[in-house]
Amino acid sequence: MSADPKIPPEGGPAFADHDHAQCAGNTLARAEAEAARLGARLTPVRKRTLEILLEAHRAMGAYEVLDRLAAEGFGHQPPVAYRALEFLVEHGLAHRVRRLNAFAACMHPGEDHAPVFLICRVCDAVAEADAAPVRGALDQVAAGHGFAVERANLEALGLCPACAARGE
Amino acid sequence: MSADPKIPPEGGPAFADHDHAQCAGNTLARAEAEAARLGARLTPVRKRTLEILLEAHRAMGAYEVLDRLAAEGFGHQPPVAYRALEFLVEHGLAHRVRRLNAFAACMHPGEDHAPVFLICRVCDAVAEADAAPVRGALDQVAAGHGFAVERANLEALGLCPACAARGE
DNA sequence: AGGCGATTGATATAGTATAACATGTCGGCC
DNA sequence: GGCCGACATGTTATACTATATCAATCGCCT
Repeated sequence: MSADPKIPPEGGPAFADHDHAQCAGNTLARAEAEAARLGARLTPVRKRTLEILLEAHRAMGAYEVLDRLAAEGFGHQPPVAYRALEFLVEHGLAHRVRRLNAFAACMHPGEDHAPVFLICRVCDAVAEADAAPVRGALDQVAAGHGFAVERANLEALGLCPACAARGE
Repeated sequence: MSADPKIPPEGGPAFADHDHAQCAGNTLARAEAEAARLGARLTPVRKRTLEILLEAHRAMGAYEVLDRLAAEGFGHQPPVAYRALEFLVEHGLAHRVRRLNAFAACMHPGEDHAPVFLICRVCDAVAEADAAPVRGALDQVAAGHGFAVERANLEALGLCPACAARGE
């Protein structure tokens, strides 16, 4: 697709060091609360899918997620993964990163947010930033065309701090 | 995907009535000038590909473009279309609309612009709006994360004026 | 003429996503 | 209890999107 060897994003998608286990655990707890609030059923496959995304802490392709699910005794066919992922996206517990044909756990479930994704072109790390200001500008531009924005995919490609520091 | 029968976007992607032939002709002329300025070779396949996008005046899938090219005596294999489209995108003469897995001619070639796409979820019409303000907000948010934006895909999904008026 | 890079074309295959159908599970309701 | 409907899961099959690779050709420069 883009760059070639792809350094594994050990720095993690947030562009900052942190306790992954704790971070993932916190987020999962918040996601469960949010699912309950919405009356959405976080079934085993769905919950496990979300956990996989949280543990990986990066954007994953549907088939990559499927492999993990299959290895754990869930179904082996694409729809298994796509359905779980779609459910998560639909309920704001995960996001779709179109540039990478991939999915990532939402780091701020329930906070009603419009995310922007910052995607490093070198290590593929993905950070979810607050899009409120961006979204504001977007709504205004759209209004000028008589267009009513309902959803937005905002994805920026560039260099993350770590890769920039290594002088890419 | 989204809505089902898809009303053909006869209103055109600019959400406004206008003379398509003239609009396409103007844009093609500007694109040719821009290609010349860049020293980019607008060969027959490439030029025809751009014309097809301009005539259609909407986002088209690569295979849809390929069918048109094949029918006109160019190659019949996917790379033919993908290469031409990639060339156009690379030189700013067309854009890729990831949400639709499609491509659209650039309506403002040479104007060094950061486009936002306004995509109607009912009729799939695509308008290219000026993203300068949006891009500014984005750069600022990204800077807060130490992230340097190089390119951005900004795509909004919603209702175009025509479909909104028809009360969707 | 000869060489070289860019372009085009075909073959083959990889990667992403969904339609359609069958089975199972869990409620509520008679 | 037994039935029913809604939802969830799983499978089969297939559609759609995209790229790697090699061969042939073209344009241009020396």
